[in-house]
Amino acid sequence: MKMHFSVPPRFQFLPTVYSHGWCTLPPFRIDKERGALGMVIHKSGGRPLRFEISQHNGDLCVDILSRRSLASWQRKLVRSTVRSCLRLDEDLSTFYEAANRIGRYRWISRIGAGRMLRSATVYEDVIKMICTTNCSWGLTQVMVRNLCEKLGMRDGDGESSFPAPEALASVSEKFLRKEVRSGYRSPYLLEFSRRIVRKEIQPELWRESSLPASELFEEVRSVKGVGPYAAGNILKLLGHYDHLGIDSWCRKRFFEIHRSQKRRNDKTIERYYEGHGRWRGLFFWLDLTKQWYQKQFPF
DNA sequence: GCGTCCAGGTCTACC
DNA sequence: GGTAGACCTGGACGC
Repeated sequence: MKMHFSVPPRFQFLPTVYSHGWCTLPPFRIDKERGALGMVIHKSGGRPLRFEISQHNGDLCVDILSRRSLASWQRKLVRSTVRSCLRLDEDLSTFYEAANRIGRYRWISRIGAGRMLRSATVYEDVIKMICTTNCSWGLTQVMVRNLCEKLGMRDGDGESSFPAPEALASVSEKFLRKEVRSGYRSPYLLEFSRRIVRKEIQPELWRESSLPASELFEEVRSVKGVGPYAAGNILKLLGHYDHLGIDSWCRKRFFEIHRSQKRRNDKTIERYYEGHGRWRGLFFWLDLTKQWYQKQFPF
């Protein structure tokens, strides 16, 4: 079964898919040869749905792999998930206008970069972001893969979804340390998922929140295990680009590009982008990853 | 194969 | 408010 989507002006599928490392983390799966992004989603009470997204003649095509037909609510779920993950409803026109006013950023709107791939839920993005902290990218991949394989729901072909908060909340810290390899992050993952199950925190509301970015940042920071780096990047996935979310890779990459900078600290980086207002986090990320679009995506 | 060292963000205790 | 040390894992390195 196939579904088709129209896309906003200047939307480009592959620059969105490859916008950052999320596309390599399950339940996403990239097929480089066919230029397709696969994913598995699961809503409580139903079975996992697996589908694959690709772009043909401009429009998006979603190929449902785990079913011959879908109920109406399942079609709606797939549609809203694809729109959300690919940021199809995010209006970047003012960002592109800002980019076009600066010569070195004109490439951004020309190729339709700037939409950052996100997971099916905010909860999933936060858990994954905690798994990126204080470790190599390889270890992040191990942790996320283990979470999906050991706690997710499998579809008929054995592909796993990301575990629901209830599934994650039900295991022990020892299990996470031993089976997921999440180490000292394990109590953070447990506390966050258990707060969701107890309805003490509702991260899914953050995407539609009317809070100013600074207050939303503090709310995200209230999650144990989420510091300035993680919160800054979670905010980007919520559509707020006021924070840079600097980690060791960003720091290294920035000073590779800007060799002339004498003071090599985060304040230098912050100062460099402060003139870009609410888009500074997006300019920062696209500056660092420009070569991906010019040469080859690293994934 | 084994032991040691290091890198990577965040938390907590302390000043 | 700033700083030091602990947290845990995997990879690099030397033996």
